[in-house]
Amino acid sequence: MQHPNKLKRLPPSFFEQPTLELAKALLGSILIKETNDGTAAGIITETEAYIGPGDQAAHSYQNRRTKRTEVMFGLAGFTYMYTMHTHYLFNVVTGQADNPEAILIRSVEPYFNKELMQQRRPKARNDYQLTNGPGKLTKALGIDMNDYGHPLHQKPLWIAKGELDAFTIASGSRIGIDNSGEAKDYPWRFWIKGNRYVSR
DNA sequence: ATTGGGATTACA
DNA sequence: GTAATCCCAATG
Repeated sequence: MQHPNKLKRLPPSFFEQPTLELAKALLGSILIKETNDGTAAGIITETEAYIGPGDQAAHSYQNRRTKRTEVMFGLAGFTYMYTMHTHYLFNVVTGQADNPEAILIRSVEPYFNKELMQQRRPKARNDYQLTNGPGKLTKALGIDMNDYGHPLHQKPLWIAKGELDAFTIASGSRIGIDNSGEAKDYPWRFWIKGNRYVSR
């Protein structure tokens, strides 16, 4: 393990690959957030792709463009945040300008400063409960609505190249979208096979 | 397996 | 105002 500041940041060009490719490429990468309380980081272990106009499960379905979905129509590599009840969910915007696509980060494996994460999530009884869900990891890492629209190649919120050895990628249908017609069966959820820190 | 919580945004 | 939402944690 290294201090997050020493890890190699992923450049804007990294985010320009096709959304489904990027969803897989992000697995194993390291998500880092620096706050006044300290810096915390996690290895991305689970992602879900949401692909624009034709994806009934996406907020940008049929090019629905509102104040909330606005960043999705911009360039890749920016942060799309939205709230779900009391939780903040973190997404990476992908696709060209005017292609409203994004990747939801569903879980991470604690990498740096687990103590701070535990402090932010006092109810977690073990280290996988710290970050094995989309609302959990944002809380553990200290990501909130202030990060909406933030470019992911610079502080205080960025993604770095991972250091995992080769691993197998598993895929399946996405979660929490039962009301999304046939889109609910698209195998657009990806995770690191065998990793303990995935949701469900 | 089911349900209460109580944020935020969109649309009438 | 009211309905809807890419969830979480505590219950039976």
